Amino acid sequence: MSRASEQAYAKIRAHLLSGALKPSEQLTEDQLAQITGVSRTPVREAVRRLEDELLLVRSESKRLFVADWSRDDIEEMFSLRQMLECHAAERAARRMTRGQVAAMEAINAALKAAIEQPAPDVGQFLEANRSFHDAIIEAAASPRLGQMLARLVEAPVVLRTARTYSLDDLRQSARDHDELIAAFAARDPEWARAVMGSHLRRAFHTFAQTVRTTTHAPDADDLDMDT
Amino acid sequence: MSRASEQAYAKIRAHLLSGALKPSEQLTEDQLAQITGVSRTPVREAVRRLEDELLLVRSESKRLFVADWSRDDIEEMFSLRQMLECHAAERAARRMTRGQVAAMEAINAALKAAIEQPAPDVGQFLEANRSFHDAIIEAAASPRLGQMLARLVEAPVVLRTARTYSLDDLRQSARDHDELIAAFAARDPEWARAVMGSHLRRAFHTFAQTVRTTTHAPDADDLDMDT
DNA sequence: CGAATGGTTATTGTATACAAAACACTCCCG
DNA sequence: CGGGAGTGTTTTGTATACAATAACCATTCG
Repeated sequence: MSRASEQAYAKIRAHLLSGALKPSEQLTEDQLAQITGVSRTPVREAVRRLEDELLLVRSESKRLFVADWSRDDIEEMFSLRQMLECHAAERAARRMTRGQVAAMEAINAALKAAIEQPAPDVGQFLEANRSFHDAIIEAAASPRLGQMLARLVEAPVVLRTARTYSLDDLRQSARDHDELIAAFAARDPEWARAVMGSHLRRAFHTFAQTVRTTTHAPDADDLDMDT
Repeated sequence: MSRASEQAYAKIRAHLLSGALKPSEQLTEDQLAQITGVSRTPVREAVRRLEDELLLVRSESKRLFVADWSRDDIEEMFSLRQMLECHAAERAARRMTRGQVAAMEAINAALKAAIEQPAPDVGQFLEANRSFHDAIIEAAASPRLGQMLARLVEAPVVLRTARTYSLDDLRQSARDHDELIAAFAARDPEWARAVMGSHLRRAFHTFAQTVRTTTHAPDADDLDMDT
């Protein structure tokens, strides 16, 4: 997207995630224009996207509010993501080329390297993790599916703050990825689906556990909800 | 949405479906503004929506084109819709109230009434059918799921033109709905999912068959791809 | 005391003018 | 004859002014 509207999107999003804008608070486009430093036109575009992601909502009469998410919303999102990404894994297993499998092996090697250090590099881990999942979606070759998942993965970043990853979590994740790669190499859709299912479902429970203890949290960026 | 942008959306969409704008043809916002009779601002908004629905696409450098859909695209859409709507049926079965079940019975009664006439009223049938599926999504109480399905159901209207519904198709559809209602009343998620699965899968094959014979077709509106 | 009504303000929606970027073309130079 | 820099043109992106609509508030009448 174009510079200004992209920038507006990023800034508004950051403000939302940082907690500076609280759930159910009313916003105006002017206000957001000031915050982001661009005019209302690109702000409106950014707002559309955020509405689509359900981070912002409008009242019956077009007034703009910060969405507040219930526990049900979160659970729903995880369950949708699981459904979609299992489907993606299945499709990917049918279509993945040897080259793509090799690429995924490389990505997972990088992911392991990020873990197995004196001090595991979580940022690097998350980046590799994201690449891994993106590669699956890519291989699934389903534009709509990709679009839906992108939205689902973008959104939940909201609560993912104070999340701490145990070394065991990270290692288990890497093992899951290994098994997924094996399933892809074997071209076994059922296997791939099953592994992806447990991979994500475990992530959900880990997530639910950490959320139960931490109420809200300020600031942080670009983590992801599956370890 | 606001009057002008909604109107722009509808008109552009109609033009696309009517075949006046051919796949891969380039469009400009000005051109669309002229066609729709509003300024570029609301046109841009409409275009965003149509891009989201993948009826329009942009080149690497933001130029606008009419999307052309491959057979794979169509199949993918059906398979996504099936996955999502089965999930919706399952959720709905867990949550549906007696009142909602009663409402669905009423809708399906109207649907049957539209069929069982000297000359079946297809328009009325489709309207009832749509209400029926909407009621399920409503009962599933999952905003994101609803959003995704809405997009999926809106989009495929593209090819659904010259589709003719046999009386048997329509009756089978009504029977499926009866069974779905039974599953809901029994609060049996697995049952609901299974019925929905076969309901939509059959629709896919019926659809594929009619498409195989008809190449392209002009004009028509607001049908739906499941009978 | 409460509910309807009018005017005032706040907020969103649309049009338009201008800026930036991409494209197509020409013309020059090798 | 071909490649590429430069220039004019088309197309998209942004800002801003204005229009329409909805919320707010006070005032009045039942």
